[in-house]
Amino acid sequence: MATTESGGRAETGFTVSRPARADARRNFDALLDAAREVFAAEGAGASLEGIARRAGVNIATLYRNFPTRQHLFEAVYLDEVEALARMAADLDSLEPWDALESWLRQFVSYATTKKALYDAIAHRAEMFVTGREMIHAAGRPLLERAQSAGRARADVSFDDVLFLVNGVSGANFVQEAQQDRVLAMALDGIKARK
Amino acid sequence: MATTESGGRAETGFTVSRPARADARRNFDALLDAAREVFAAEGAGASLEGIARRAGVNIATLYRNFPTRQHLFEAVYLDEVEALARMAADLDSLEPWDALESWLRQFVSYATTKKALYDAIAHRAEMFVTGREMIHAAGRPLLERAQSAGRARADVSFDDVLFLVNGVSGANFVQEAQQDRVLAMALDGIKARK
DNA sequence: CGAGAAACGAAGGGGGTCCTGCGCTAAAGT
DNA sequence: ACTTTAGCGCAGGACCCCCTTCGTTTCTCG
Repeated sequence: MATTESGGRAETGFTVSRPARADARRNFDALLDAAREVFAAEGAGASLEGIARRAGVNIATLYRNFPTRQHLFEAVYLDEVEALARMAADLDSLEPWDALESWLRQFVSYATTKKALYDAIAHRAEMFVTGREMIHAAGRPLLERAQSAGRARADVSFDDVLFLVNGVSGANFVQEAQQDRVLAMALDGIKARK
Repeated sequence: MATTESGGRAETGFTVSRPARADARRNFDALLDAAREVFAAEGAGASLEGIARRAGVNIATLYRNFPTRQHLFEAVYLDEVEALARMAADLDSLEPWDALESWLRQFVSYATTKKALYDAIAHRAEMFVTGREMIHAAGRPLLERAQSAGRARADVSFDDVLFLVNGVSGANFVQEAQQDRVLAMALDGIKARK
């Protein structure tokens, strides 16, 4: 239940550090878990009071740990974004297009379960600068490699691709199959035409 | 200022009819105009009180004319959707793919200035059943024609295409040029591969 | 085990939204 | 011109949210 108890979370200079006292640490983790769920369901604008309630903690405790909505948001999503970034590294062995495609697929499957991630990208939230940079750092090389190999169209930027693929995550599909079909179209649009 | 004074609005059996008394009619139109602007800017969840304020009318008057948010929403967007539907008819003369493409382009340019339209489609709002049907009735034939001509890929439904293209409208692009590039990718994804 | 400090929750101020009841105003119709 | 009545705004109840203050609880460490 508690967030994969890592010794301490990444140093971004922004994220708050995990508190030392036992009760405080318990609440901190409960808040992080609750926030993850609520942000995922309702998007980046979700009610902080709702998050505190779900964590079984007073709103004041939330504010004590995360002075602003941004702090909480980044604390929650940095893990996910890091995972996305790390994954990009494991893709070097694949053929250029396959690497790009599979990373983008992962990206969508992340973003659809996490409406907040979609929001952050779609609305260019400043709250998300750190995460945005990490995603760029991870994904752009993949696109550029595919472009150099002539597999991805050369006239688009990584941002363009990200927007297109992120758009696919915005709708709430009824069947999984539909999302696959739509994503397939998007990917075809990114591919270089023969 | 008043909404293109049509004799009476379309009969959907849902939209409220324009009131008979002069003052009432004035307020009705002001509300519709305000709603159009506010929905466009803030999306389908915009504050009704804000709309009433902008119309220079009391919130009670809004409720008197439009008992629910849905009533107001449909009253506002039916016109737009009708325009989109009408346009599809004028496209018969074009080559199958060109007809589809230009309709989809129009669709995007509508949806981007009207966040509420995007919302309605992305979230499958039940509030939007009528409009949704009209859009389908207008656009599906265009897709099917392009598919029959072998110009659009055959393995997708109209819904799929709509979601993909609508996704492009979701992000708020900083430059117009970027939106063009992203839309171009989406359209390429819809085209049949040679 | 017993301070002292750290963290907690209750509560409340300020603001916003949705929606309704009610007495008054001003348009319609004779 | 005068009555009728449709339509109006005011004001307020019932929520919900953001954020802060403050007295109390509970952990930690000597």
